Amino acid sequence: MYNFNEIQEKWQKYWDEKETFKTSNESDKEKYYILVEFPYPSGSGLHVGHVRSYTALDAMARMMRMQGYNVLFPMGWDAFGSPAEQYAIKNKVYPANMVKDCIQTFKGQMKGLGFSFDWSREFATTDPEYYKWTQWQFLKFYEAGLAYKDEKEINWCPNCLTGLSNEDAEGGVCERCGAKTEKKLKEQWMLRMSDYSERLLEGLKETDFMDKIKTAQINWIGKSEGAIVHFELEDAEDKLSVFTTRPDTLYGVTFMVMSPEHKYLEKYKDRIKNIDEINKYQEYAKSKTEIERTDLTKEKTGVKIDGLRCINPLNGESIEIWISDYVLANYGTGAIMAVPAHDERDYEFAKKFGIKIIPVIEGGDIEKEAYIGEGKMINSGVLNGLTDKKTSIEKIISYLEEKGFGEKKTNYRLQDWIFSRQRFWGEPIPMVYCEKCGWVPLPYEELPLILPDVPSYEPTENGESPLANVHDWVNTTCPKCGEHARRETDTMPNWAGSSWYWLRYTDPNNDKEFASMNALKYWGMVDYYNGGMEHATRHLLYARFWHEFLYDQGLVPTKEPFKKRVAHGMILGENGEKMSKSKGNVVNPDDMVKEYGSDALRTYEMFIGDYEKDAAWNENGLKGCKRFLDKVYRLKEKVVDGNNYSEDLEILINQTIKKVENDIKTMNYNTAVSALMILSNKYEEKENITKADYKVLIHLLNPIAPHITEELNELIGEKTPLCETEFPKYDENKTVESTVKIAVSINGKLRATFDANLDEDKGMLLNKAKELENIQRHLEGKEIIKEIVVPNKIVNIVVK
RNA sequence: GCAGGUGUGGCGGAAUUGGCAGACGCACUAGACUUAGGAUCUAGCGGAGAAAUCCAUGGGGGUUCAAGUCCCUUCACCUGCACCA
Repeated sequence: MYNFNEIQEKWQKYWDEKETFKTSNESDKEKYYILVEFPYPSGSGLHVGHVRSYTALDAMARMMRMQGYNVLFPMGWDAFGSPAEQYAIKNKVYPANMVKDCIQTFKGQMKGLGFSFDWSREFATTDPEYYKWTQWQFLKFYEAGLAYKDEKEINWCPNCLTGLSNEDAEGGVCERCGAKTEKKLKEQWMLRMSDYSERLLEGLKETDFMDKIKTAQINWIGKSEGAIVHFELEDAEDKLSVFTTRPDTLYGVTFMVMSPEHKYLEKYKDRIKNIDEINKYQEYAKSKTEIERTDLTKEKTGVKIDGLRCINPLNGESIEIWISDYVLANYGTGAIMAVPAHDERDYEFAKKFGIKIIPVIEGGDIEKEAYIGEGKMINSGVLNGLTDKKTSIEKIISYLEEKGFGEKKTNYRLQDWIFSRQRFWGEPIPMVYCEKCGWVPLPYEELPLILPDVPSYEPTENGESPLANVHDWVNTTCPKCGEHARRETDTMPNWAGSSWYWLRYTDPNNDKEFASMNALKYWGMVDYYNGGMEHATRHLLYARFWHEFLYDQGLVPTKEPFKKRVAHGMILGENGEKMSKSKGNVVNPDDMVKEYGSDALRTYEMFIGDYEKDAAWNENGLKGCKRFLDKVYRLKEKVVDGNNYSEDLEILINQTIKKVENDIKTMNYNTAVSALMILSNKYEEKENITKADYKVLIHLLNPIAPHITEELNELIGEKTPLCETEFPKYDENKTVESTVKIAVSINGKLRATFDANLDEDKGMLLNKAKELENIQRHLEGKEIIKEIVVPNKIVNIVVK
């Protein structure tokens, strides 16, 4: 019937040669910026999952272009990172070569699928012309005091021999290889992301992200309000400060707990009589992995510190101090006040070690469990008698502040971003260390600091980047004093390059700035940003942080980078499981294109189900979509001349235009395809259709199946390709039928239907309903109690 | 434990937001055309029933003339966070 390969090639060539999708930064049209996460160009090629999200946004981009928007729909490559490096280690090849090959493959596949990217704006994060600006921006962070080097206990992957950020070591497991992570003390570059906690939270209000993405970010930032309380140490200068969200229970404190890493343990080691026991516990805590330590089912452990006590500022009582690993070093102050009567964890600890429990809120039974509800305050000095938690908290905080015992405090779970990786394949951090001057930033003129090739890509055993072995490169002179200095050998994390790439697309060839302010202002916020759910608390948070920083520096015009963020569901294997080589359920898009054509694959992936939900692959479904396209092709035989819609199709056509346009904008692609199927089914019932009828069908289908529809458009004698033609418009008045079907029910049960004119009055509808045979039968011998008439919809008669 | 989400035929999924549940597609069944069918066409397709009709949107309860949709309750599964003080 037709050769889809020829059709694809023909139109792909046409778009390439005509530069159909090249976008200008100067236009009278309204701008629209559609962005889909750029892929990591791995060796395995494009995944059918990529095809889903790319087609979805491609359809949106194609439609909006035809509707007169100036659409920016770019593509590039996030090419630094582990897979290329792993491959390089194994095969002893320069990762850049491998990356180049992979990009070629990906790009070929994308073109083969007919995505309308503006290829003139393509770049890779590994291009020196690009990472020059990543380094440049790092220096801006440094200048602003937001990049600092700190010896930190970091998440360490013993397999990859590298440090990981908290986001990359979620659940105590290495994101890359799945190994259990350890804690390791190491000097690391850090970015002060925690300074932006509140802003990142507030900024969400300016966005239109999906709720689950917002919630994930809100949880991750983890804001909690409470107070810092200072407990004086007995016979010592220092105070033991704790963060608590329940300062109202301060009178119920019966012990304190420090994390095993608390600095006072070292500072006061000479005073602590059982220091050996304490050290032993510290060792024990360290030996545990994150998973073991946070295992909620395990029993509480801990050691009482002998020789160090503190004083409750409210009542002057002497309080014992313990150490336990249920208190985390990196949250709050690394120490807590324990109120066993009203906190489950403290209760468990107190029960195990026989510590006294003082209730300060009435309710519950402290013999059985900690009472966490509200109630009347008791044993609580100034708070006695209060029953409202909020009032109690406010009152005690102002009391603490007045006396200098503490202050109101908001805490965030979000930590600073660990920005160093002990890896080769990443952006070099443009810093040098001079014995005399300390850490010195590279002057901006010296950027890019090119990543040199190395003899071996393996990280060293002591956890240094392979760059440390490139002596020519490492040894340099200090930009400040000219003396001998050494370059930083750690590289940036994979997330660096993707933290600003959407800005570069606006002005990709600029060698004076990362993007001109004019270009940034013209394109503004990304209107529609699509990506995976797995990035909700990583890439998306890093990117927002980075962008907000640039905004503070006056380098970008908007506070937030993305207006709307959507996430696509995964394409699962035919067995409903995640596609993986080991499960043997991977579907290669190339094979599908070869067998059914790009348009069929695109159509199927749009039709597969709710865009946001996971969906299992089913090749029969793909066949069905191929059949649909074949049907559309065959309908060409029914076309007769005519510049107007057939009279009996007019309403349906207008309805379909409305539905398809709306569905593509709101990402309800499955129902858009379904509407087009309904329309073509209708066409098929007819002897003939007009050219106008046919053209509207192929035009509406064009964003989803661009090749075959362009071809058909040409075959019916049209000179201008669809992509250069205005998208069909609908007439609202013609989306409603002049007659409607009215349902008639008795006691809410459907008994009959009849046709009525649109907007017929209630009395008429009721009369007509009552005349129906089946209705009369049901009314016989019954008493009518109530009659409800909803115009254009339903008549319901209630009888007894 | 906390937060978010989902639950509708054999399957993927619709349902204009309270108004005819199951659109559209797949699979399946029967038939037509055919040398052939992974093509095409016709008919059927939630369950029970000859039919009238009854039952049916995870379970139970409620509001309403009317509930997949709203409220309460319960169960199951998925995702994220999790000894965060």
